Amino acid sequence: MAQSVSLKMLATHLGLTVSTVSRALNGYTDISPATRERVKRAADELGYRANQNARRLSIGTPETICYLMPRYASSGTQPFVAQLLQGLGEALSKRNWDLLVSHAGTSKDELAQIDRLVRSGRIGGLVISRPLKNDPRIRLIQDLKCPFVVHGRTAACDDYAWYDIDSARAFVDAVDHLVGLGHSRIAFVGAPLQYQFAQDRLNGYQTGLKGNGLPGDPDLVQIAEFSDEGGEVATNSLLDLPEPPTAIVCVSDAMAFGALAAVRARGLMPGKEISVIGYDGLSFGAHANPPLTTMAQPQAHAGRRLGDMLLSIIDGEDPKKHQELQRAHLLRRQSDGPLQHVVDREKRSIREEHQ
Amino acid sequence: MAQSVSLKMLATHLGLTVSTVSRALNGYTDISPATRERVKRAADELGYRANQNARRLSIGTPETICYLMPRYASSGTQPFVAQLLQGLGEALSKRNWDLLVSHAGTSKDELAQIDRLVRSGRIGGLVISRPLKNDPRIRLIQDLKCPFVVHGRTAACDDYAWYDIDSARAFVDAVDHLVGLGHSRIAFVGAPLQYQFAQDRLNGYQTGLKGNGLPGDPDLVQIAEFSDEGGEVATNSLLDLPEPPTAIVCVSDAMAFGALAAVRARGLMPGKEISVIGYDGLSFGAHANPPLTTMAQPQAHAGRRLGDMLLSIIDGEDPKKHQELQRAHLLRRQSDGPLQHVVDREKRSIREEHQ
DNA sequence: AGGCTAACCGAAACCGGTTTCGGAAGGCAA
DNA sequence: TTGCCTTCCGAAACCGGTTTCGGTTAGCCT
Repeated sequence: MAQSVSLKMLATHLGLTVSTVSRALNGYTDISPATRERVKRAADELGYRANQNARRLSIGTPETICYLMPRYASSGTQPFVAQLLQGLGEALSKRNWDLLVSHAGTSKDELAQIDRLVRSGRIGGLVISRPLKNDPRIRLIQDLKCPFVVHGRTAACDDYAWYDIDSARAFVDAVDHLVGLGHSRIAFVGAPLQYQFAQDRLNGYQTGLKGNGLPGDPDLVQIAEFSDEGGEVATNSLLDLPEPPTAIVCVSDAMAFGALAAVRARGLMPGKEISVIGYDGLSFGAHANPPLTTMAQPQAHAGRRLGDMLLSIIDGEDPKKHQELQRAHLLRRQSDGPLQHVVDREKRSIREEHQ
Repeated sequence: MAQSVSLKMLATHLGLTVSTVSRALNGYTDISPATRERVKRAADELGYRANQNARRLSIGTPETICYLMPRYASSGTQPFVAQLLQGLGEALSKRNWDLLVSHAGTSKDELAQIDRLVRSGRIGGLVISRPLKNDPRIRLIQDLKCPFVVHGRTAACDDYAWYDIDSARAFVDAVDHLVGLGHSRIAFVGAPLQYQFAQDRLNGYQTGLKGNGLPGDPDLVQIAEFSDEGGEVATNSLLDLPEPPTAIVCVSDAMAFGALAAVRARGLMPGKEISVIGYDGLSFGAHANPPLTTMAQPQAHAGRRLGDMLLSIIDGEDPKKHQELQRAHLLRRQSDGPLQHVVDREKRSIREEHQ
């Protein structure tokens, strides 16, 4: 790789010293306008670009932030990552900062990796996604005094910056919506509660029930692996109940897809006999069977905001001032519908018997 | 952010000079084993990590590669990105290299950005995805003499390294499969041919036809925007034909989802009246209506291989030696099926009339 | 004892920028 | 002409590492 032209080469080419050229390019006022112009033109012509390693070493900031890729047992795609990175990149590019991504194998690895990452001076800030309830990474990063923002929240989230969707409220809304459709036996398909988002959404489900004067039946909340398969097994447990639910809210779209499959496998039609609502708003849900009703949210916006927040904090602002709660909105497709009354059900079984 | 302990601090702490400490940590042989141990232990205790900006400036390599995020008109999610990044990260972490991601707005921006990126010495290599037929980025990167690998290929791909799926062959396989099911009127739903992958797949479709002695009807290839909506409009054009196809191969899973929707909208059942085959192998396709038959491929493997290849090239190996063609395999779900003969079709319309 | 070698470590240059400090040149007033 | 103040630029320190080179000490041989 041909080493590009250095400051020294540019200086000798111009018959000036490096210090003069450097100041000319960086807009110092003690350089005559004539010289400044001459230097800038020469830099353009020779295609000079300051070596960033040298520059950053000198100015003392890495001008780089790092996104820690989430890792799950199920290696399923994380559809939101690409959009989040896109948004982060947009925010950073305004100031010419770089975006590093890092992923780790085990949880222990991850802590060691974070330690190495910030101690080695490579990065000026971190963003992490989907924290656990009591995420050891956050303590570590705080101890390291490295600026960071969290995409999501932990149980105790008072003393750091975060951007989150109010998923508790979203699940209240989802339950309200279903109650409005006449449902009263509403189930919850969830992910392991070590993830704070899983706990939040369960809480929302429960307060939604309470708000509508509905009893909380423990049989109606099923926790399973965070994947479409998990959604399927959880839903099967629900359908095996003596008195199965008439509506199901799922902690994610992926799990909802599994729920749809389980419902269909019993010869029932989601949106008719049973309502299913997801959470994420994946565009792909429009192609599910039937198209999935879901609580949607803007992922690219999340990336941009997280980037802006992190830069502000690095500039010295108080992290506590940067805590943003966004709302999800109901994206109604076809997997939800009014409660079928018992008469309807009986009609259906009679019809089926006659076939 | 508390500046971590520097080499100098470590040295004074030990009563040695920085050069000694540095060599002790880097495994030079002219340091006594006793000193080496003493230094390493102190480094551990104090949590010393070499400043990477300084280190890389000194050793002259950025130890970082960059992935250029693909951008499309349709801002639809790129489900493969997360997995690809995962694989790239795995390959790089073996040597403690960093992974930068960069995205650009317009095409012109992207060229300028690449130029800045490599000239500024931030990166030691590049990987780009889904090149155009005649991709200006490749010429630029070659001119800059920056090591790179391409995920995909251009029209002329002899003189650089790439990793690609043999999508031409995959489409031959898909056509063969459909012919084996009795189909002869097979259509192609494609993306704009400026993308080389779109051209490759069209070629594969056509040679597949030829190999089975089938005529190539220009009406049966429909090019549309690279998205699910595009797939829908293309398929609608096909179904409006006086003699519509009985099978459709699609350039991507996303477009195939649109095709499924268009077919269902006419009251036809994909997999029965019309076969639809996608390309990508998205895990999500299992939840489409009906589950999408597709040509699948391993994305995480692609990332690992691309990373390994790039590192080899940076080490000085000949890029031409690193050209890898992988095969896709048919992942059969339920959107394909045997040709329904005319009698069947007539039966169906008679049945419909009687309802 | 003198000399030679090997083992071990310190001094200093270097990577390529940024930034402080001071000095030379020129303009103006006294 | 001297003195002072700007204006403009060069010299050099510095960021935090790596690496070359050379020097000191100890050990061994003759």
